[in-house]
Amino acid sequence: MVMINYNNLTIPEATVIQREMQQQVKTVTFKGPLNYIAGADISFNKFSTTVYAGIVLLEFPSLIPVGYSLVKREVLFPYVPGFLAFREIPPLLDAWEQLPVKPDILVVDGHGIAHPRRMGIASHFGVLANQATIGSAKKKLFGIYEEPAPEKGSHTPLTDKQGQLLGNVFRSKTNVKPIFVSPGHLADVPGSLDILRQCIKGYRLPEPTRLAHNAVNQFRLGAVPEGWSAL
DNA sequence: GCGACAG
DNA sequence: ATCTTGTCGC
Repeated sequence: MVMINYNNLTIPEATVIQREMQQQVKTVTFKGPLNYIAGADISFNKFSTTVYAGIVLLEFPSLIPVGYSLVKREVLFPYVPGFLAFREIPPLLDAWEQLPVKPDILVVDGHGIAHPRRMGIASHFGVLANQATIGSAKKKLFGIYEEPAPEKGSHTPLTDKQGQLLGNVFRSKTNVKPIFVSPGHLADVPGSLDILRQCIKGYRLPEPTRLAHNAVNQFRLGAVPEGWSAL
């Protein structure tokens, strides 16, 4: 079991961990099969240390949800831009461990290598769980890009100041703000975009992320119980 | 010093 | 992230 405690870490210490882990990230073309995909997300009440983490498993390419894993935990590490992983990964790993079936690809709500040290939450999770992951974020954290055309499907590259490709800014829905897609671990930039575009079902957010968000939210509101549940 | 800043 | 009603546009 991957048991970790990121609580009393300082930012300098967390930075050292990111630099070491970055050496383990593998940005390679994902080789199928892709029969199951999953989405991970966190929900919490403002000013509370209690977080509700969840992972929803769905069949691919039908995107039909088949079950979800929900966990309630206490987290002390605060939200600091660039260090989201130290706050959300511990509970997410607990939800991950109680998943009866692991997906071929996990979509994490946040960035992958589109990060100051190329170590966003999706990459961090991928290395720890030795799992192929893709980062899907709603806002930019790091990088430069041109606004993609307003039509659904358009996309522009997200790069660093030196031109290194980090991901794509993807218009998942016409006339709606784009999402930021980047490889987490065991996936590459073009492949991540290709997989994610097959996860769009009429909404701005990809199904794995959208359903995970709905699940943790209902869990936080007491509508569904903790643990694993098949659908 | 100033602006940016995932969830 | 969460809170929260109406309002504007496709």
